[in-house]
Amino acid sequence: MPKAKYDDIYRDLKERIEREEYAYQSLLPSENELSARYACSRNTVRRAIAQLVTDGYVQSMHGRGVRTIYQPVEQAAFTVGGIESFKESAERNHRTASTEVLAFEHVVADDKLAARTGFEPGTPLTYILRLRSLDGEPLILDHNYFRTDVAKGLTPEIARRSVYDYLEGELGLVITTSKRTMTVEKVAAQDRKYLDLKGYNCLAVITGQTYDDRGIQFEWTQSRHRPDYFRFQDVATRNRPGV
Amino acid sequence: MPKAKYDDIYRDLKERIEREEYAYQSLLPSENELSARYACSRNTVRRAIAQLVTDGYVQSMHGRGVRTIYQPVEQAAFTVGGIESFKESAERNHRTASTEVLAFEHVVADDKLAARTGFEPGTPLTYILRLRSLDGEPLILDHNYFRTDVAKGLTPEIARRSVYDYLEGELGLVITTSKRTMTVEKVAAQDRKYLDLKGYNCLAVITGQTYDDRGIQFEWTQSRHRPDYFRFQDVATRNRPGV
DNA sequence: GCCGATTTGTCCGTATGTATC
DNA sequence: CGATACATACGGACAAATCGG
Repeated sequence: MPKAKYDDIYRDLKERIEREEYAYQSLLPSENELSARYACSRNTVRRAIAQLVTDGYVQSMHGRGVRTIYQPVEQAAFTVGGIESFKESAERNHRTASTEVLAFEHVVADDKLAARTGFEPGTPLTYILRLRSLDGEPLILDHNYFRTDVAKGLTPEIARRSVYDYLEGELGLVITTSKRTMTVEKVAAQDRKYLDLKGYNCLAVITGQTYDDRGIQFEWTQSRHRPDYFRFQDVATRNRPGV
Repeated sequence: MPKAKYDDIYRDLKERIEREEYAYQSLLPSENELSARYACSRNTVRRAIAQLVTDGYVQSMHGRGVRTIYQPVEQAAFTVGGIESFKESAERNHRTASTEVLAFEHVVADDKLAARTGFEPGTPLTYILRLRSLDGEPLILDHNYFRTDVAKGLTPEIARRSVYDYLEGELGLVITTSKRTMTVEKVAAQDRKYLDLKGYNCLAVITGQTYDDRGIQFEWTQSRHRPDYFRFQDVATRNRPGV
């Protein structure tokens, strides 16, 4: 596939910032200098920098330059970031993952389920309930509804390994957008049944819808995390063109 | 200030999508059509659309068009979104806010505090502890450290009203980037003292650093929310140029 | 305070590639 | 296959903010 030049530049700059070649609070080379260095137009450099801004790595200052605001973080817990599967998260957090499939059913969305999940009423769905463990400790209870016609051929065995690997690898599905809501909820009987709650009476809950590259919602998820192993990161920038 | 054309287009499209003039799952007019309609270049239209993509409003499909994936949400709880003050959040959520200042002190960052907050050791800081109530109910306990040399002239009275109004309005500070981490923590004695916890033994905690337009971190915050009035929203998109 | 050099911000027009229909 | 639509990239122009002399 066609490698994008702005993405190469983005990655290169990102890596240099992480290595602290460009230290916290220092300025990057100017856009003109970078466009000379990477042998590209200024627009292409600007695009790479824009990415770094949304990552919270740098900040542009009109007339002054681009300052790095990247500080390495120690992350003790299980950090949730972009779009990734449980398996990918576990690997990124250097933990050993295992999954037990507790339920695997085919259902059709009724009005109530449709309203909750965002699917159209009548949509055929595959429901999966899984218990996720890290380093042998059961920490996350995962509810999933997949559109059966998009996520074709799912089996309990695939659910145990990695649904995302299957969807992307076997079906060629391209996962693009994920809308998520973080809340904290009191534990339910089902949570208590599977998770060792260590005295907590609530859970960190991520509820989300996932879309493929055609803009079709193919998944609704609710992940219920034991609080002590949970961390969600975010960078917000205030857009003010005009003011 | 200079209004940006791409931002006008962005706002116009956004409003049309919210009004469902462009319905969920429908296609926007093509980029060429939009550039003709708004009398601008295709680049400018693309920039507006890129904004809508990061907002989770639309999704571009190579060779096909741009599909809206916006679904209106009912939000019962107190939703946290971009960068905004408690006062702004309260207004957006249509609730009446009040604030009680529980502590207001000047301190200097020692090594431990510096490591926790991201400030340099030795930085003079203003510490503020506030109890936030919505519709008369105490729901949030807010810890703030402000760089004293940036947030000059803070007083308890300003802390009671709105520090952000003061910083932006009086000092002309431009708040730009905010890095946040969401966790769930067990309640501490201090939380219990001020908040009516309704049986919850944990809190939703947002910890964050805020930077001004010069890339200077001027604030460290920890907001401790009673769980039932808390909701955090997020849209993630998977960037895959090249693949 | 002014002026010029530097740097980022906005916008345009064009060309080419690639995916879809 | 051609037409349409989005993706990437270039080069140029001018505006606006900053900084040094």
